[in-house]
Amino acid sequence: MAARGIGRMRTLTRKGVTLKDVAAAANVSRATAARALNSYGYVGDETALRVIEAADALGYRANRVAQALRSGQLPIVGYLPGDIQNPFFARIAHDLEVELRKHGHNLLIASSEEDVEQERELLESLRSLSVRGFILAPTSATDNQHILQLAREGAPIVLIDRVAENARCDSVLVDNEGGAREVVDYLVTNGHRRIALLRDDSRIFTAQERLAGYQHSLQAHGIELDESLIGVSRSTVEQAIEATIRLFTRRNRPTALFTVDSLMTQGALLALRSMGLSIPQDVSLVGFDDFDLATFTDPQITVMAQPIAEIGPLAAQMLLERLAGKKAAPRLKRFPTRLIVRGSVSHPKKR
Amino acid sequence: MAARGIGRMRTLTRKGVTLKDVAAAANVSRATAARALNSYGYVGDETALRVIEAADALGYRANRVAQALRSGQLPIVGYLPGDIQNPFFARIAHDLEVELRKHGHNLLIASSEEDVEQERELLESLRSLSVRGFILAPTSATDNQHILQLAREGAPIVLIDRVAENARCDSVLVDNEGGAREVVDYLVTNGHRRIALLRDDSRIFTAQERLAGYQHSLQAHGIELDESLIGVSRSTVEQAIEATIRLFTRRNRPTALFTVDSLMTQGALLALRSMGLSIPQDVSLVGFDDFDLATFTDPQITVMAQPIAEIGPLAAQMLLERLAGKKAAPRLKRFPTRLIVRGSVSHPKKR
DNA sequence: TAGCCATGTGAGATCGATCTCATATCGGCC
DNA sequence: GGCCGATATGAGATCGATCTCACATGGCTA
Repeated sequence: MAARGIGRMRTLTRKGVTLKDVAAAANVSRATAARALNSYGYVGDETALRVIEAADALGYRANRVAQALRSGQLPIVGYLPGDIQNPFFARIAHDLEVELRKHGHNLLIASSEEDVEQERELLESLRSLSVRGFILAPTSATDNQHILQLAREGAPIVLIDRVAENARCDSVLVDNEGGAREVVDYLVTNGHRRIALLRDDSRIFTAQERLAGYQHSLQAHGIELDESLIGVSRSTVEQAIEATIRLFTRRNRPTALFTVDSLMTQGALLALRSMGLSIPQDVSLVGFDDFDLATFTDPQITVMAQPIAEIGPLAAQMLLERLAGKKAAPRLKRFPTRLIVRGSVSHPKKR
Repeated sequence: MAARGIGRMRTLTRKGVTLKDVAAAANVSRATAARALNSYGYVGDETALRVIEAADALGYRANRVAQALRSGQLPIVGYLPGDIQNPFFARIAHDLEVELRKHGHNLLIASSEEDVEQERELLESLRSLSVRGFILAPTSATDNQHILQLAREGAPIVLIDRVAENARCDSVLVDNEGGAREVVDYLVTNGHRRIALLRDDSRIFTAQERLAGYQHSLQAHGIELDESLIGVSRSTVEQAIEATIRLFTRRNRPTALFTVDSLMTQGALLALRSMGLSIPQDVSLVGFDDFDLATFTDPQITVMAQPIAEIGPLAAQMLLERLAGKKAAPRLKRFPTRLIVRGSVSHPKKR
């Protein structure tokens, strides 16, 4: 009966053994209990032991919200990728989470879905949550007052995959321009001159850089830029299919296609097949960003690979250093990319 | 000079316009300011206006940590998938996030990586963060005292993809046993009798159910169970490759393979190709869980598809109802699966 | 023995928002 | 004219952990 009564009490009081309870159980003040549990200041050995035992017995766990109110910060880092469904960002999410957890932080993931307005709101929302820092792939290269503002207020921010103009933040990028240039160089070397580009919203930093690489390469080879060969699409398989079809339903169609991310590459694959165009006989294809199934398709897809395994861990480390109070000037790390030649490029047919 | 001084002050004071500042600016007490901003109780029209204007002018945003301390809860929902890199869980993460944001909640994603101990720690960690609820894919079907305990304390929990024994929680599942049975039925109908199964850790609920479906189908067709035809692997492409190779390097190898999730299906594809076995001539293949590239491969892969677009939204809705105070008995929703016949199954060759 | 430091402990303030309760003012009604 | 209720506002308590400060001891030195 007694046991049942206690059980019910537990249930009713719901959650929350507080420091006060522990202090009462150990017959000391809250201050002393706190000292014993967090080992600072003076506490008698015997007292400390009593407190710790009481805490154990009651199953005490500090309320992190209360701690956060006092310290001004939750042990949470916010991650704002462009789209968590993109394997690139999902992989980074995983790596960040592993790294941050080692240091007692949780990762709060909120996808901006490539919408500046949503990015702004999410950032605002996380700010009012007093998260400790941000790891962010800015949706826009230019429209980012909100990010500059946050940085100005001293919030620890690490930008990944993309930079924001004028932002004084640590950044982790890849060499988009160089990678794109190398892709187009490679296609030109293989005899292509009508090379289509399928890219995402021009607001996005990587899209700009990859476009620049495309343009520079063409220019270097004396090939005139044909705007009609540049397709724009959102970064989803579905939208990429439509955009690809638009690019290839025209007279004098391109002999090669360069897609700027893995979801688009997949969309292009599907679209080309549905149009009865075979790779690489009818169209050569190179994608930016490698993906698991690139070696499953027939032919296997040639890609410009990013060192994805290094981005998350480095970003996490940079952020942790900032959280630890590092004051140095912002650091920008730009990883090289690597062309992986498989079977999706050949010389164009003579027509 | 004056302006510069103010700028510097802003920088130094760092963050935080508080309610107190707003109240002071509007020349009212904190209580009145709170009433005006949250519109409750009596406030004079003119006063309210003054407060709101002051708040706007100062850029006031309520500190959610302070609110949480008082209310006991942060507007955060915790999501603990088995692995955020698995497209299945990534897709659900996306759907949950969209749905929850509509209701003012953020989603905190913490992957358990199929480790019970890690799941326990993460749950504990989120609990001390006072998150409002949990959406969880339990790592183990049986070892889940921590989940039962949490549920007993009245924490809102929705289980997805998997159930935890004895847990009185809302759950959203698919018909794993029926789906698996149907897959094997289909293979048997196509003349297969030596059907291999590649599944993940037997601790996992879906693995158990899918195994049961496999066994029941064989039994129904009078085929004796051969344990050596059952391979176990973690749910990653790499591990699945190895496990597949193990299954197929033996005399009298299986004529068909059933893989229990999309990453394993991809691993099996790679492994079979590397062994020079062609699909479906040498081996028929069916996977549980559809994936984008299943139609890109040659041949396209026959799969048992899950209604993935419905799982996240329903789970979010169930959780929101609980957060709103719904008291009804736990609800279990089990979606049917659907066989999508493509080209990876044929009759086995006579040998 | 007076004085001082090292040690140990508790009362109360603090973080920011919210809520309860007390108080103040006004109009209207008997 | 005085009283009641509706309206309006503020003082202070609360959530839980932590920190500052003040206050006790006790032992030791001068």
